[in-house]
Amino acid sequence: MNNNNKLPLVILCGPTAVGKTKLSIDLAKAINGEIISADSMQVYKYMDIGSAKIMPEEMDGVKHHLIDILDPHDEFSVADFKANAKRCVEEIASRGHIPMLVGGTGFYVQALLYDIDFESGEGANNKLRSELELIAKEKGPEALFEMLRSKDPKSCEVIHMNNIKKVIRAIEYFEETNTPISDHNEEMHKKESIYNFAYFVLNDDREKVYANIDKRVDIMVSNGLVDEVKKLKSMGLNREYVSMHGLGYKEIDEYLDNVISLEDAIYKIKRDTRHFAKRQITWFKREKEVIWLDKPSFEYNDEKIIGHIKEILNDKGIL
RNA sequence: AGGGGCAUAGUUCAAAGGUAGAACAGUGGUCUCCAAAACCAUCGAUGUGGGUUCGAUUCCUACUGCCCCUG
Repeated sequence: MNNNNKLPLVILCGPTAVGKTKLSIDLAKAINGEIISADSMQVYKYMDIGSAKIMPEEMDGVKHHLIDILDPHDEFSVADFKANAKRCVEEIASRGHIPMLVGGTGFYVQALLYDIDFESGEGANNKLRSELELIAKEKGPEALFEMLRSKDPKSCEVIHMNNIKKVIRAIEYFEETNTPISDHNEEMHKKESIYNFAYFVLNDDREKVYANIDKRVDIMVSNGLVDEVKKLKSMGLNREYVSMHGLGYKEIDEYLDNVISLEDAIYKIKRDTRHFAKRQITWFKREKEVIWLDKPSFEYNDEKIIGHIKEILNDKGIL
């Protein structure tokens, strides 16, 4: 398949609080785009403040997808994301609009971009997972790692023993398919994108990103983050739910349960969000074919950034 | 001003007359079904000047800075 037969896809990523949302609206208007959110928290209804979700009045008429599609009691994963997002791209393109994938969850972007296969095996097996978690807890990570080694020694070469989640997933995968997950991963690494894409990553000086995060957390708190979490708790949600693992939610939840002070909760949210931003940047650095948009090189002028993006989209035949 | 205490990594704290440890922060990285998750690695310090000593960051001393008490 040559690029002209592939569906177009414009990707705009970047660390949290770098200014993706604002840029994405201007860009969407400039290129007749519709936005698919690549964000693991904004899929949930009622989680607005802590997830820094775009509000309808900020959308300025630009269509958004995969925001507010789930109740916070529901589970969501990269496999669900991929299936939904793939469908969105097709629908948007069929309307003659340009699909734009915007968000900070690099894993989700990768899954869609390279059409990663999550279908082999039966997917998540929650019973098995909790059994294995118990083993790790009671007998230690070594015991679990030895379990994996007895079935799939190959994957032991690439997974660290302490990374219990990965070890569990590898065991689960082997149980379901009888093949090492490392083979599957190698296979997926070779894939070429199914889209004619341009992958942009918006970035800024590290200190600026961190300062924005600190400021934004303070704003979230003064905008009522605590009340938002109170409401979620009154709906029966707690730290057991995936949705409540989001930054800002688990910490305020602990505050409301009198585990930590509000001051400590805010400190932790800021710190963990900085760590998150750092990991996001590490992720994007490793992705092939990303086009970096460093705000200082554009003198923090969004029009200049959009001009640059449009040039590249023209070159790639996306516009 | 007088008396006392303290001075170790960016921060909070250890230790010791002979290689100065940790936690957190910072930095780099891994990632293919919980990814706002999980995990790995790594940089970095004895306030300044004298003295005692084979050797001082440790003991003595002066200075500087901070804290407490008294006036």
